[in-house]
Amino acid sequence: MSCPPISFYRRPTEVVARDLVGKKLVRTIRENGRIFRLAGTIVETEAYGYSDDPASHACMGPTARNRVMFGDVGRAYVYFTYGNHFCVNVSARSSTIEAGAVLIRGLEPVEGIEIMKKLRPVDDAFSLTSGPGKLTQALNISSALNGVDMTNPESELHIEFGISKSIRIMATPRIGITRAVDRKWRFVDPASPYVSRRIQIKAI
DNA sequence: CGCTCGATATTCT
DNA sequence: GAATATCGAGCGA
Repeated sequence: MSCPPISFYRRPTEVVARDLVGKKLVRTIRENGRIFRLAGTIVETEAYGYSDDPASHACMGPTARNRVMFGDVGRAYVYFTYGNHFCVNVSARSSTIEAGAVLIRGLEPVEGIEIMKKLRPVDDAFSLTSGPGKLTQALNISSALNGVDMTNPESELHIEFGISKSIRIMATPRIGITRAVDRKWRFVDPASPYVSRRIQIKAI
């Protein structure tokens, strides 16, 4: 399976966020000469912009943490938050904007599910990858992967075209933020149970 | 089920 | 020093 090319990510961030729903996030782990594939279909994303978006890490300009949002598109922006969790984004923006990224908030597990369960032992199957901090744990994603090329199938973390099926995609306000809360830059597959905080969908 | 609250480290003021 | 693109335990209904 091939990867969406760089040009896919060189479009308005919210358009990329919408189109990433249904694609596949793939984590390959090389260990003792063997290769494990952990993968899931993306079911929930959020777009984060530049200076016009007060909720974005990039709104005050480049810093050591957010520099990937200002660099080449199609790269992994991984950051640590709340003292406990990693979150993974893909840098994406049109050529007229200086920064932007898409947060991946939910996955439907497809490959390597038994390994995911070892990396993240939970009783409830839906709690495996239904949240930005959960899926990074299940796929063993940390800041070591910050900046990797997500358009390269050789990368330890990349994005592939998903199964070609038409799915309904719904736009809602972003969650877990305190600023620009009215902007509908969260995109979900409402049919998937692997969406974080499902109650937020019904409220729209 | 749904809500409140505390943990915990990095980042920025 | 304050805030944070979160999670899970604990509680009440």
